[in-house]
Amino acid sequence: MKLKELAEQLGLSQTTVSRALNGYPEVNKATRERVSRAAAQFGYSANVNARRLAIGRVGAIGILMPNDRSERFGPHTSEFFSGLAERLSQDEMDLLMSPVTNNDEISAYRRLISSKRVDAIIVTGPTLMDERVTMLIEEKFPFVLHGRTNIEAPHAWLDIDNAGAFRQAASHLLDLGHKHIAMIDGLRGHTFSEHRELGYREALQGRGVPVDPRFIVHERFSDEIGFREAQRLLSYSPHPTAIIAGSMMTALGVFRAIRSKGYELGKEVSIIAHDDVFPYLNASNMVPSMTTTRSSIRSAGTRIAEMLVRVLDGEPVEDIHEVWPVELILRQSSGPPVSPGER
Amino acid sequence: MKLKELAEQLGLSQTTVSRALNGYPEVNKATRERVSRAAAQFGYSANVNARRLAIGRVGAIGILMPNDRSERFGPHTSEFFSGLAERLSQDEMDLLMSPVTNNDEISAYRRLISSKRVDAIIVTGPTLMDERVTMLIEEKFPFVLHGRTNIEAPHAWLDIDNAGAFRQAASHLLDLGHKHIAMIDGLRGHTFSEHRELGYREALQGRGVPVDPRFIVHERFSDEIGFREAQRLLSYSPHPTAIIAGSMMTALGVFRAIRSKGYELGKEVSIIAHDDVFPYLNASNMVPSMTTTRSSIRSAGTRIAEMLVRVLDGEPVEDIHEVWPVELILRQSSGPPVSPGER
DNA sequence: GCACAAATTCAAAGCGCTTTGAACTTTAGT
DNA sequence: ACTAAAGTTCAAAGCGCTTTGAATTTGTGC
Repeated sequence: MKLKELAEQLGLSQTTVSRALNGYPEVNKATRERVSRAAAQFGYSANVNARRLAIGRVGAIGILMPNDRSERFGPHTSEFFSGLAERLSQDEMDLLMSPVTNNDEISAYRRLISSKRVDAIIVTGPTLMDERVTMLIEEKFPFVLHGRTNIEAPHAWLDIDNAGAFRQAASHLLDLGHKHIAMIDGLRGHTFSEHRELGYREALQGRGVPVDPRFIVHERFSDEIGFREAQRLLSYSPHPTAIIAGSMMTALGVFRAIRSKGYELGKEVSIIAHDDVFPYLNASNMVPSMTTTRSSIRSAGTRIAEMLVRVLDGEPVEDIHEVWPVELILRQSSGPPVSPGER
Repeated sequence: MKLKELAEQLGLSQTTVSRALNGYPEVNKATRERVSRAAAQFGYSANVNARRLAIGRVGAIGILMPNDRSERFGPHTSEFFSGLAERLSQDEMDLLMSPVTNNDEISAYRRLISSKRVDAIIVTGPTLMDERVTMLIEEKFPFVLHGRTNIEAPHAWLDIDNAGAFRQAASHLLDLGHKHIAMIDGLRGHTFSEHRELGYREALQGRGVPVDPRFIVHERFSDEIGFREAQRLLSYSPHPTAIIAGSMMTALGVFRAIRSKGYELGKEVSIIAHDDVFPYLNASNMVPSMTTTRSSIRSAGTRIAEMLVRVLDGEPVEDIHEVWPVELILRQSSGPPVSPGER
């Protein structure tokens, strides 16, 4: 059933029917109801392409999937997407996933824009001077950034307080009496990773604890790397008595490394991990339960979708940015340092 | 730049330019090249909505995200999507993710269809008599199923040999001398879960080993449940000396439970897990490395996208289905049973 | 050179919706 | 009762592309 047929059925013009359905004010209340009822009855629903062609909006948001197996497409992705899609569907917006080909991100973004298949783009995992962001600002193409950059030009973004997360984690460990604290986080260059290191350094320096550069690791997030790096860290003398992990996957590897060295978790070696909140990986149910810095990536997705709508509605982008605080949830994997003899 | 302008620039009609760009045969070779060059030069690219409106195809594939945190949207999702999107982008097809609202799957599918926003749908995680499948067949709406059902009516699907996977795993454990083998898999009702149990039973019964119903667990996939259920299993007497886990997440929990009971992995208690192959969770790097039944869910995504294209091209759906074999990769987490005294 | 077929190109009619600008009704004010 | 204003409805013109059916150009055989 198309608009024309529905209009004929009702003895009305297409104009009126269209307006009734789209909630325009100049339609008589009785007429509107009659139209709605008929639409429901005949199962009418506007052809999206025709509507979008007429309206000049694509009705889709783009997100590029890096094909280099980078951190930007890990296990948190599905959670983030869930959050996004949940909100976008309220406005009948689609989420278009487009893969990056040939490892050329910038030109993939360019292609996505010029193909006119999306109204806006979501950019994730930025570096401090992310060139995708620079490019999108230059092209004046609407986007929201999940994360932050040092780029001055106004743009919309949502980030969590990564520095605060690691600062809190490190401070807590210092409070417990740890003197040798290591961190294993994501790749250098990424804002979140740099900010976390900053927070970590602030905490240590604030207490006059020297920063040992060997104790700062930047690598991809995976259990394997968590394991390997933690093993290395624990082989130093003195070795760290606490490790802060940038992701749950990394933390799993660190858990294993600590155990395989024969140390007791939360005693001889403590661990705090950053948790994006996954339904299938529960920090509180680990053994020992894991102290985490927590921030729901799902909620971030929902919120970013909301910001996107605001951007598309023309709200000035300089007004659209947020930093979310991160909670430190104390559990059993962090405790005062215990030397092996003492237990 | 729009088609009309490009045509004017070239001194050609829209018809010819359109045809040149879309590879129709009735265009002079020289003309076609001239057009292509001009298009590249001006950065012309057809308006997707106009094109789709004219052509009558939406150019998007739909996938519904259950909002009940079910197994259908776990950590494997991003891998599956990657695979899908990679192939779909070759045909300029978008992937549309739509959330299920109000927990009413069927009506969510109905809405997606009647909204005419997708040309076809991908259905995942089916039950044996999945009503979504029945409905889509009835509505004659194109779809490909990731998984299998017992529904007779022809439809396109791709599944892995789940029965074979668990049969192999169980047989291997029996070969090693295990007599008490448990399995922790996904929720009952789901085809993959039922098939796996079938394979498991076949292996045991083939050797005349009795099946203990307490040793068959069907639950959601998560580390937490893996841990809890494995603990329960290990508290029986006699307890299982080997556990087959349906997912890597579950396996992580099982690992912990085995350790927390003080058993040595691969010795007193063995474990084999099914691995969908995640870049961030590597079975071969665990300690001990994990024996797995392996099948790349990413490749499955790519293949399903391919099948989808065939369905849309009108190939008869009864010809479109595949069962993929699953490899058993032997590693250290499975070994002959050792009673605690012996080690 | 000519007739006819083959190869190219074109003008115009959709695809199904939104929206402009005009027309028609009803209401309100005097 | 008459007019201006407000409230409703409508016809028709796009939105930018594909495709039909016709027109034009080029090529072939004699």
